Amino acid sequence: MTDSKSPRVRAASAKRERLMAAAARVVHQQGAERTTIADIAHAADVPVGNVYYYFKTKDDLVAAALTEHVRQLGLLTGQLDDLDDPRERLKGLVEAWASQREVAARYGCPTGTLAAELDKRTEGGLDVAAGKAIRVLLDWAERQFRELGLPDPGGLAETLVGAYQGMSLLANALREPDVMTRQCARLVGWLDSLSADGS
Amino acid sequence: MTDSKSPRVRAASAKRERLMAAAARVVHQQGAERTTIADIAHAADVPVGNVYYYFKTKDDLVAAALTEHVRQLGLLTGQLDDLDDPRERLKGLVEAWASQREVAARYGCPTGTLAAELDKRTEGGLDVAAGKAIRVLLDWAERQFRELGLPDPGGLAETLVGAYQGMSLLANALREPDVMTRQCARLVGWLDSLSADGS
DNA sequence: GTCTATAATCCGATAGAC
DNA sequence: GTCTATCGGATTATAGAC
Repeated sequence: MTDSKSPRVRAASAKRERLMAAAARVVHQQGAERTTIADIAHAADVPVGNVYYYFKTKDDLVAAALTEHVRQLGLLTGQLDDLDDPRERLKGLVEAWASQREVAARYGCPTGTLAAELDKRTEGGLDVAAGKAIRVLLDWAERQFRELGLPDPGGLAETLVGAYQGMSLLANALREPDVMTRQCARLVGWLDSLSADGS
Repeated sequence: MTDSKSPRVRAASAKRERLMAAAARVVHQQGAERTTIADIAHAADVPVGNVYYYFKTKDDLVAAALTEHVRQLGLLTGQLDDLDDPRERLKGLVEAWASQREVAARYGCPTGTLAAELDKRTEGGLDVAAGKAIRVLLDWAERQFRELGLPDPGGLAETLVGAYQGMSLLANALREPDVMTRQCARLVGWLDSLSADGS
């Protein structure tokens, strides 16, 4: 039923999606402020002036980049949801972080660095959008901890996600991927040590 | 011997120091990219064009902001060094973080947010300067853990500082100072639980 | 040393031809 | 729908008067 190649609809959408993907990639690498419309247009192989047909403002493009990152996070957690044990899901998440250590050391966590940047603004509402993006991960993690019957699942989720954001920032600032390896190993040990009677 | 008010030398330095302090404050609040020379000049009550007499480029001002934050961190750790027990020094650091929760929730960790922003650049060497700033804190913490005779003091320091960076980012993204309170309490508990025979 | 005026550049956004 | 040309505003940096 959903025609995936109707020329009129898909020609436009294809370009739009290319722009979204390029925005996510380039904004992650260069930061939102230092990225120009021209940078994104070039990366997406779209003429500069044409961008405004798909996105009214630069902020719309940044918001699209945020959405794209949330979407990719959804794909990951969706796969992890197939695992039976919540603890294995959480460990799978940590392993996924460890496997991305090179990217994290170079550019930081996509969502985290973007959130940090957007939180410097008050106008436009991009700052609250960044908060919502972070909360998606936080809520997913909290659900796993709750399913494990652990006390204060919300606090545990904050610790886990915070640890990830922190190690990504350190790895990035020091340009040392090994920080990710070491700290992810610690996190796995921590997850294994948690038992229902308190830690 | 060090004349603190020789007019020729100090008149210049006074303005320079005002610009440094203003740069540290405004850059923390607005971010480096969104802060203009005019913003800093206005905050320091210095005519805009005059800034260039003290700092050749904007990057020089950003570097000065970084130095200022490192200096203030040095003041804090210097006070903590007076405590006898290394564990108490570390707990004192965590308590200092908790006391700054409102600022952290609004603008993030001064050093961390700046490092995340500057790591997006390759030219100018500001990115490695940010790394060095982070390392100052890391090294101080590692010294305390080593003095406690704990295994892998470097890894423990990464965990501690990473936890701080992470909770600051979360508190900032969610605009919730309570994240700082909760996670700092967890950190204190963690510090108390560490014993020399492994954790 | 201090400050003003302005040059030079860059970038987001629009108008309008095709 | 697609693209070019360009406007207008903002910002870094400099030239030069005082």
